[in-house]
Formats: sequence, C-alpha cells, structure tokens
Amino acid sequence: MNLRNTADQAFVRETNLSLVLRLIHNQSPVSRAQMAGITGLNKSTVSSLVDELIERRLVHETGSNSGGAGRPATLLEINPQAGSIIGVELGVDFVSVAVTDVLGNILWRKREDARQEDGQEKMINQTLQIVKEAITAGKRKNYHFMGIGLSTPGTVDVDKGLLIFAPNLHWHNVPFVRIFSEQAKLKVFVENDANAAAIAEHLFGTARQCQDFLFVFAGVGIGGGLFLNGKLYRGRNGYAGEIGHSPIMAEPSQTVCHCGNRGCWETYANQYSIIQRIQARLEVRRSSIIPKLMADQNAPLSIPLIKQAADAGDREAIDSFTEAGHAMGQGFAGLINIFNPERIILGGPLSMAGEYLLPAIKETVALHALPEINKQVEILLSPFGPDASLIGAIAIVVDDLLAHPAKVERR
Amino acid sequence: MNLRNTADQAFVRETNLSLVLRLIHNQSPVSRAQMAGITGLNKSTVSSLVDELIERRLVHETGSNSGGAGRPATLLEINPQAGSIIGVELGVDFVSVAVTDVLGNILWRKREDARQEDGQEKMINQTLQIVKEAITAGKRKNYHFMGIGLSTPGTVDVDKGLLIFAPNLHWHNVPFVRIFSEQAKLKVFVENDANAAAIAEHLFGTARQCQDFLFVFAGVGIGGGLFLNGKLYRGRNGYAGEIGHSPIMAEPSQTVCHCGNRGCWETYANQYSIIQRIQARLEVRRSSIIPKLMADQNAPLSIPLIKQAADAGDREAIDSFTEAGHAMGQGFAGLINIFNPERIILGGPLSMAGEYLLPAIKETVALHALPEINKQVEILLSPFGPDASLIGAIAIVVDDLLAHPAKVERR
DNA sequence: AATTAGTATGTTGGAGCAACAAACTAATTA
DNA sequence: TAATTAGTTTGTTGCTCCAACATACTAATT
Repeated sequence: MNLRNTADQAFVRETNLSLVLRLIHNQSPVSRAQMAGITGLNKSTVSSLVDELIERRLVHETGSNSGGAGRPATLLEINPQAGSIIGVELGVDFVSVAVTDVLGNILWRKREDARQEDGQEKMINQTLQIVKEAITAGKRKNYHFMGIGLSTPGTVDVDKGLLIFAPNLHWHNVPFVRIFSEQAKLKVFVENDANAAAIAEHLFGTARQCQDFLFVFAGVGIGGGLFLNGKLYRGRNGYAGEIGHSPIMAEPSQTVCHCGNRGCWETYANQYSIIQRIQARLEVRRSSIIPKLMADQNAPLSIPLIKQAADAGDREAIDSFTEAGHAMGQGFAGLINIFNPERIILGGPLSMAGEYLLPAIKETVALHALPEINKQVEILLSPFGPDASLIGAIAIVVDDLLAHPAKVERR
Repeated sequence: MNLRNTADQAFVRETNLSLVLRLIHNQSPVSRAQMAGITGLNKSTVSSLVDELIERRLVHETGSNSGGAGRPATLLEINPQAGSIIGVELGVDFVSVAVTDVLGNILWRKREDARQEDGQEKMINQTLQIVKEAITAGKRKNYHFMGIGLSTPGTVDVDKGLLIFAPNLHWHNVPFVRIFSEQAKLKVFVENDANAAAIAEHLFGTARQCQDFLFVFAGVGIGGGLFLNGKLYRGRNGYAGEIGHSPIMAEPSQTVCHCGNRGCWETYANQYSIIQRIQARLEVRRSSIIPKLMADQNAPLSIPLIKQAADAGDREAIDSFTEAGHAMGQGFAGLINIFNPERIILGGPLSMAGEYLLPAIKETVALHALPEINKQVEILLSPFGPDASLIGAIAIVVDDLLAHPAKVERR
C-alpha cells in the first residue's frame, strides 16, 4: 500500500511551476511582479519559475505594460507555439477528431459517422485512421504534437488508460491508451465524456475560476461531471456522476428507463422524452409545423428539427422543451441541495435547445431547491455546445501539461 | 485573490510530518523502517520526522518487535498523554460535552436537556457552564487540553468559526469560535453535525482508510456528510450535503416537507415518518404491544419505544421500520449512482433501529442502484450510534492536530 | 532640454532548510 | 561467526526566501 502522499523539493518545484503556468494560462497577459503579488511567492522565485517555463517553450514574453510610474512590466503569455494537441471524441454513432493549440483553439478537425454494429475493431481502426490523417496534416504545417486525449462514453480507469465498460457501445475493457500510443507514439489520455467536458469548462469554458461546479451532459441519457474541491471527482471506481438515475420518481405508469428501473430522472428529461412529447402532442393537434418540416427535409423527428420549429415560433415545440426543462429543473434542484455548487453547466446534444430549456429549468429550481442554497447558484449553457466532449478530450491533455510542466523537454 | 496554493519547504515538512503522524495514528504500532517502506520516504527522513513528533509528545516508543532475523524494530504509538480534547454537541433540545484523549477514548462526559425556547444566550451560557465543568474536572486529573470542537446543526463557516444559519434552532450568525475561545482560552473549531460525524468515521470509526464515503445522518431530517477525494466536501458556501431534499417524489398527496416542498425524500424516511406509519397502523389493527408499552412507561410514541416493541417481535413496529428502510433505500440508491462511494454509513438517532432498517435499505438499493456501481458499496451502521456528532466534535480537533502537528509546542 | 526624485520591475548571491544517499553502528537470528 | 534488518550520522543536492542591487520608466523642476 504505497500511498505516496509524501512531499519533497521536486514536488515543491512542480507545484509552484504548475501554479505559475496555470496563472499565466487564465490571467494572461500578466507580469512576474503581479504573479508574485497574487501567489505570495517571492519575486525571485517567480522569476526562476518563469525562466524555466520559457526554457521549456511553454511561455513567452510579449510586449510590456507602461501604465503608471515605475519600470514597466514585462508581460507573459502562453506560447501558442508550445505545441498542438489531438482530441478524439468517440460517440455512439460517430467519431470526431480535432487538433488544437494549447489554448484550445481548433486548427484542424474531422468528423465521420461510425457504426458500432460493425464491431469494436473496425470502429477503432476507423478512429486511428483519422488520427493518422490529423498527424500528417499537422506535420505538413510543422506542428509539434504534445499528446492525444480521448473521451468516450462509459466508465474509464484513468490510471490504467482503460475503458472499463460502455453500455451504449457494448464494449468492455478496451485498453485505449495502449492501442493509441502504440500507433501514434504520443502520450495518450482517456477520460469519460462528461468528465472530460467538465475539465474543458474548467480550463477553457464557463468555469475558469470555479472550484465547485457540475457539468450536466444531456443527450440520450443524462450524465454528470462533478468538479469538487478544485478537482474532478470520479468516485471509488470511476463511476461517479450517474446523476440521471435518481430513482425516486416512483409513479408506476412511467416509462421504463434503459437501466431497468422506472421513474429515473433522465427518462423525463432526455432527448427521447422530448421526441415522445412531440409525438403525443401531434396526435392530438395538427397546428404544428413539425410534420411539414419533416416532410420537406425527409428527416425523422430529431432535436435539431424540433429546435428549428421552436425558432419559427411553433407552440408544440416550445412547450415540449419547456416541459422537459421543468423535468430537468427537478433534477437540478436535487443536485443543488446535495452539492451547493457555484455553477451548473448544461452541455451535450440537448444544450442546443438551451435557450428554451434554461428558463424552465431555472423556474423549477427556484421552486424546489432550498432557497438559502440556491441563492448564488448560476445555471449556464456550455459555450461548446455539441463539441463539449471533443474539447474535453483536448482539455485532459492540456490539464496534464499544466499540472506537470517539467515533463516538457527544454529546447 | 490570494489563493496561496503555493508550496515551500515548510509545507514539505508539514506534509510529511502529518503523513507520518496519521500513519502512526491508524496503523500503530509501527516501526520507523515500516513507515519508510510504506511511504517511500528515506529512512533518515522518517527518523527525523519521528524525532520531532516525539519531542512534541505526540508519539512515543513502546516496546520492540523481535519477529524474524535482524535487529528488532522499535515500535511507535500515539502518546495517550499527548493531551485531551473537549467535544461539544449542540442539539436542538440538548447539549452534550465529552472529554477524550487523542484517540477518541471518552474520559468524561455530561449531557443536559436544553430548551431553545429559552433563547440563544441562555442555551450558550448553559453550554459554556458544562465546558467549564469539564475543564475543572480535567485539571484535577492533570489533563492537558489541546482544543475544543463544537458540532451544531445548520450551516457553518468553518474558517470564520461562525454558525451561519440553523433552521431548527432559528439561530443566525453565531460567532461560536469567538465566544468559546474567549471563555476557555483554547483553540476552538466549529463544524456542521453531519460533517463532523463524517470526520469521526474517518478518524475513529468505520471509514478509516476510506477516501470516498458518505455519512447519512438520519433523525428529524436527513443530512449528509460528504467525504470525497480524501477530504470533506462542503460546497460553495458550506451548505453541501442536504441530501434529504431531493424533490423528485412528486406525488401530490404526500406530506409537505418542512422545507415547503412536497415529496422530499426525507419526509418518507425521517423519524416522524416512522411515528406516523405506526399511528396509521394502530388505527387499523390492535394486535400491537405498542399502546401497552406507552401506557406502562407513560411515554409518547418515540423511536426508542418502537425499537423496544420491535425487539419484542412486534409486527407493526418491525414493518414500519422496514417501510422506512425501503424509502431510505431509494435515496441511498440515488446517492450511490451519483457518488459511486466506497461506503455509506448510517448514523444519527434513527440508526439505533439500524438492525431493522439496514436489510430493507440494502434490498431496495439492490433493486434501484445501477448494478455495476452498487457491486462494491458497503452500507454500514455508525459504531457511535447517537454519539456520532459528539465524537465528531472531538474529531475535528484531532483532525487539525494530525494535519498540523508542528503547531503543538515542543516540551 | 537637462536634471533630479520617485517608483515599480526584475536579477543576483547567500542563508536556511528539507529530503536524500551512502556509509556506518546496533541488535538480533541461524 | 555470518547474515539480516533497524536505525543513525555525515555530507550533498536543490528548493524558496531575503535583501541588496541594477534597470527602466514617469513626473516634476530647473
């Protein structure tokens, strides 16, 4: 039982190096003196740390700031040429790959449909193919790749780099890190999709300074990324965050959840539930423009289509979103009472209808969360929309970089 | 915004000192060499750390262990004479004070009924009086007091030492730390009762090595202490853990919760709900021995009394506990899905009926929690029963001691 | 335009202190 | 006596901190 919660001087250096780098990452541009003030570190210590970060090409000087009296400050920023990251999002029926810089700016991307019925091997090979494409495209532009991040539905053993189990894909024990690092000769990280999205919000999104927030991933199901006490909480075995299966809504007539129970929160608030609501409404009323949209586009009922109808002012569409929002709000209220978070961020496919869902969510939360707790909670939309998990895949690599800057070679 | 997540040599020393002390605290007796093996620290470093702990009288050598070949190890233990702790539990209608050693062994205790209707000042003075009594009793026995811990219902600002708001007591902004430290000239700590109980389980109870567990405090309401990633999670403003108000059970005919909503989990599983169940049953059937017990003892319906009936085999009592257990199980299942904890520990007044509740809880959890997640979760009774929060008050002092051993003076 | 004062930034070199490494002594068993 | 394991001693490395210093600018005055 080697717990290794021990500290030594190398740890001190790594901690401070990481602290300064994170500070530059989300307060840039900053000067050495400012950082000394913020962190409480000595000026000379900050200088030494910054020197090292510059040597490792993670940071560079960029102009100076001559405001008031005194010597003007030299401003520091993350070096955009520090390197590039490859992010891979594995969906149930698609694969998405992106290349970004260290700040999450997308430089290249590609998305392909995938059929998990074709089998695990084929889908993984397809993914590897796109990754190789990204690498050759990057080499042509002289990118220096620093790592690959992979986000996947299901439970992940982060340390072993293993997908333990993904119910939607029917996959068990897939050694992603081994597979991808063998092929690409790069450091590889794997993480659950909702968790990855939460880290993305923390690094690049709406939760930059936030110590305690929840990311709610709404789509086929409702999953959560729990960011608590300044870090991701994964639970004992990495299963934490199955917020959609609070089983308390025990009205026996309700739909059976795919988990086998009745009355799970997510059966009232996932994308299926919205489609069902619409179908039920269309059977009764005929005033909606949705049937026409479906016919015109020769497309089945889907969230984007319903959103389109809502945008055109369609009552049935708007009301269905509102109903789903109320159901979501019930769940959010419970989460707020349990976690007292600073923020809750809604992402995933359903978040594209956020403008219709959010007001309903907030309304229900105001009714059902304990007022004292709810007072300061912000409920926000993810700025990444459907790309939340893809940016998440990038973010897990960047997060490792920010945590261990000394792993980057001096050049 | 001085976040001070910085590290320096003092921090290294404190970390390692604390690590070694914690190791001795829950693995004792251990030798220096063993600890070097477990922690990965250098033998000489461990020796230096142990020397300092001995100088501070926190640890002492105790015999030696001549097992196999080689020089026998000198065994180390926490020094029971390191000092004594005063714990204060503030209840809604009682005050309890205990004196223990550093290992939580009770040396002295006293409990008095209190009436919050008499007002805040009177109740606090009554408490201070008992604390003074404890101190004089201790001085007679030459105890060296190291601090006072106070656990209270409601929301606590731990850093400011302030009770922010306790709905049951109707108290607002009580500066407990200031009040008690002025009177007793000792370091004082305040914490919410469920949180304190969770720390007690971590240090002295059923969650010793546990990084991720939940303490469920069941009584008038249902509160929770969330111990995640190896430390207590308090949320943004210290309100985290209001697990009893998940508002999803929306059957309109149900009892209104004291929070104003309908269908809160706790209205189905708190001690009131059990009493109501019994009352409803007694109106229909007359076979129960409960009315006789009430008459004999000239006492109202209460959990201890129902427990007594259950022990005597009374069907109505047992069935009521079972029903409440099933309701609790619904909530537990949700918590298991959300947190994937290693353990859930049931404590508080209701836990005295644990032998009847636990089987029903486990049954419902098995039905409603996701099987993958539930597989390894242990649901246990707190060993402290009704004293969970009192021991908790002790624990918050001991925890500070273990975290910052260098604050203890060399003698 | 030149001078001087004032202020804030960032650098330098030494002090203090932590863990570490290696060589040692100590105490036991086979 | 040899082997083995426990714990100590001595010297090394590398970290932050501190105080003094050099640098670069603004502002006021001559």
